[in-house]
Amino acid sequence: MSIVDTNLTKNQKTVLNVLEKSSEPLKAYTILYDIQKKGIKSPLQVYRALDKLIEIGKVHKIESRNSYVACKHEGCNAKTSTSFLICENCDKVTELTGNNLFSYFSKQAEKNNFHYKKHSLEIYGLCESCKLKN
Amino acid sequence: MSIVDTNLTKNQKTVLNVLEKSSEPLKAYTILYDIQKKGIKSPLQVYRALDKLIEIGKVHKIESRNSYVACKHEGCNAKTSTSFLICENCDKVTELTGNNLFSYFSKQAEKNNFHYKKHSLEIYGLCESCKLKN
DNA sequence: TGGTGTAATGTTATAATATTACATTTTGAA
DNA sequence: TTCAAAATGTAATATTATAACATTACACCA
Repeated sequence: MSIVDTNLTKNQKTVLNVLEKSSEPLKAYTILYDIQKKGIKSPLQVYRALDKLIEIGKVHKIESRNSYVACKHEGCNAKTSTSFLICENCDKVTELTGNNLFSYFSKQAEKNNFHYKKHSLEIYGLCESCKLKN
Repeated sequence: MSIVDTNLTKNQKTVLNVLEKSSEPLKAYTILYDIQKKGIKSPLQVYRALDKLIEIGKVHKIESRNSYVACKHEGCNAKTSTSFLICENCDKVTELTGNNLFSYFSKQAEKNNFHYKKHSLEIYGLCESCKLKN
């Protein structure tokens, strides 16, 4: 866990820990079942921890799947915007980072007289290993 | 309504009609309440109609809001992929079209050895009129 | 060191969104 | 006309998320 995590509360740490250990995105209720032994009993406790973790950028939500992933990037700046590659075959998720998506989207928006603030991009297809298999 | 609509069934037409008349995206249960007088009684009837309408490209889902919009583009090719500009102030939604997003995303994906198939892009910010007001 | 305000917590209930299961009807092409 | 596929109707239930409200933890600083 990173230095920043020392600021997290017990529930937040517990939820983040489950997500960091998972190889795939998890749903809120899956997280809940995983940590009931640790004293977290209600959905709200999970959602509140998720809200905070998302706010500080440690966790991102995958909108089209109602799932959550821990961010692997130290000091991820994707506090609000997210960009994912999602494998339709194995559900593996990769975050697109350090890209120029922001400026590209700003331009696209500007063409429509729209002021860009943030975005959610979810690309579906096949990851490398599933591409080879199929 | 377009020629294609003549292929639609009663429920599908009813749901599409509500969406086409709306100036903003609607939620499934909002649609349900709007059309109960027309004999549609259960959520499932709405969801089934939506599924079909989405499949043929007449309706798109806005993932981050669990909302649905009728597509204004005759013969919209966005049967699977969608790109929206969503105003955070007034909730107005504009669909990005005829753009080169497909090729751009394909390239971004390729850099990660990922085979692009489709995407969902939701850009948040301020529409033209809200930009002026604020 | 004790008060104070903010954030976090705990708990119950319920709202909002979406699907399963199964019986029946309509439709359209062979 | 018959048969299969698609659509429908209905009830029940699953899944995802929030409201409401009382309580507790903790950093800050007077």
